[in-house]
Amino acid sequence: MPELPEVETIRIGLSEHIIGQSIKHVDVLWPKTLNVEHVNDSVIGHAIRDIRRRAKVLIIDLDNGFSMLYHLKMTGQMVLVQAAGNRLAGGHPSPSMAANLPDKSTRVVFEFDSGDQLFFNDQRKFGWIQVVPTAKIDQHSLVRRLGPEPLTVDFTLEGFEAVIKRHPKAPIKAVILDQSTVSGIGNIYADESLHLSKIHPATRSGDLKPIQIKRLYEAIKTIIAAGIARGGTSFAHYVTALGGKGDYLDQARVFNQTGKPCPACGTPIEKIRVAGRGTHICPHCQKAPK
DNA sequence: CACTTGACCTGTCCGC
DNA sequence: TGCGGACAGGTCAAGT
Repeated sequence: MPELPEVETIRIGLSEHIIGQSIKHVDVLWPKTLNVEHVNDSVIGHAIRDIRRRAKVLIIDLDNGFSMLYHLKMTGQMVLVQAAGNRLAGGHPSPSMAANLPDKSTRVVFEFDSGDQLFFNDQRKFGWIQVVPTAKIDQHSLVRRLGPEPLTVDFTLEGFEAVIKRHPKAPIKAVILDQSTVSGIGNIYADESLHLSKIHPATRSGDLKPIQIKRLYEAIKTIIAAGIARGGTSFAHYVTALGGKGDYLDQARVFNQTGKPCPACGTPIEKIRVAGRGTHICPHCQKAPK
């Protein structure tokens, strides 16, 4: 499930190859993923001017004042196949990177003048692509609700404390998964951040001491930066935009490490349920709230 | 209003 | 082997 570091990795990988390319044709294989009318009106025949990211949303700016917003949700992938047939960029879960595309998970195919093809694959069909005027991205229903990103200056300790005070009864994990608190964190990085700061995910936000809030604030920044530095995770549906697996999960602290020793104390990691989500904790380092 | 649960989907895994 | 059901988890709508 791509979170901020994964989307950032995809952004960097795609930028190297498709900025400047002109879109010749678009095949929409699953209409709920992308509105075909918008494609015909605003996408066909236009070149890619820039590729940006806001939290988990990938933004592809075109040369006509329109942009495409991509949300990969849990199983979305973007795979670039070069005209020569060499898959240089993208992401595909198949053990063999030579698997032919499109496959049954392919929802949209973008074809460039060069012959390069960009496949939007999404097994569970939750992901979407929307075409909006570039100047109105900030007004988009999802984008407008996004809080500060972990690594930008507008994510302040004071602001984080204020949000936490506003949700005293909610488990802290639910608060940091809320994209209006801090944007770009998903289930993996939430568990990792809480473990690094030694806070039990079910702790009610109002019960956190100031020192714990500060530790969590710092841990979020550390964990997200580490994720980006390592090129995202290698979780089930994710492969980096350069075709290799990200390797963050190879050294994940707790996520998907059930039964394995806690990196801090050796106690076996447990899997529990918090805020309706599978949640991984060290029962020794992260004491359950009373 | 604060907070929780279900829906959206498909594929995989587990127990019987 | 087949089958039902739980589970995976981002976001929004609906429920408590």
